[in-house]
Amino acid sequence: MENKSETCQPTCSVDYAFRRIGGKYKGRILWYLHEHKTLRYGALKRILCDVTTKMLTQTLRELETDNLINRKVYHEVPPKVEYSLTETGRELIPFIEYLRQWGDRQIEKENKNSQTYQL
Amino acid sequence: MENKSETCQPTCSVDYAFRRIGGKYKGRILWYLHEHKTLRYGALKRILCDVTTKMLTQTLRELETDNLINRKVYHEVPPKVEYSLTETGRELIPFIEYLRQWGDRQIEKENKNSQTYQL
DNA sequence: CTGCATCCTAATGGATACTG
DNA sequence: CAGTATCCATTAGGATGCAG
Repeated sequence: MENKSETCQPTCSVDYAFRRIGGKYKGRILWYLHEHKTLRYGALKRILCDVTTKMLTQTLRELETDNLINRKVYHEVPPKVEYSLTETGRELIPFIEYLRQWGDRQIEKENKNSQTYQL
Repeated sequence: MENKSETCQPTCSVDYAFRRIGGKYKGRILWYLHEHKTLRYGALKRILCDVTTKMLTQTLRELETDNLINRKVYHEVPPKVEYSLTETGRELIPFIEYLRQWGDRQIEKENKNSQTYQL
């Protein structure tokens, strides 16, 4: 009884997953790539709007290394690079969608409350 | 066409949600509280095993402020404090469960690959 | 257009000692 | 037992300039 292994759990798949989609922009990037199917570097930068080139590049590289997004380079002048979700990346979409809806509800709640207090 | 609003999206519910469950321990804490229904401070510390009292307390306070967990104090000696999920916190469980399974699959994949290479 | 390099600040997290 | 308080290390993130 009461024996649901209350012991140290160093390797945890929850932790593993959160490390892969944590950070300031990863969730949004995955979501926008899902909405638009494919996005160029500059387009992503415009949508995220508060991101620097350094952070965007760094984040995209991490997502690529973790095999969540594809990077397709067109060897043209000027250069053109398109990003899209991999199959593994697409597997995360249902959960991000779920999370997005939850976030929406919370934001609505907060707005209602502040309106109440303002009366 | 191609007009899925490729414009700046400053307030994003995906971003909102990630800020609430981001951080090194929040996901795991919510998950363990779901598994055990209720956990005392010391029990949480043992399960997380690599957390300091400072981080644990700080994280629990944030989750409490965001109304994701309950904190119940028993005024005894020695003191006893129990943590549990709120209704809002429970709403996050299906999605953490999804993420956990996804993480499991990825970890398995990685193991298979490294075994292949070791042959 | 799509970055990379450098330098810097802010935020996060950790070690340790102490307390009601 | 369940924390606080203090100080320190690490990392995440940002500003700016330059380049293929």
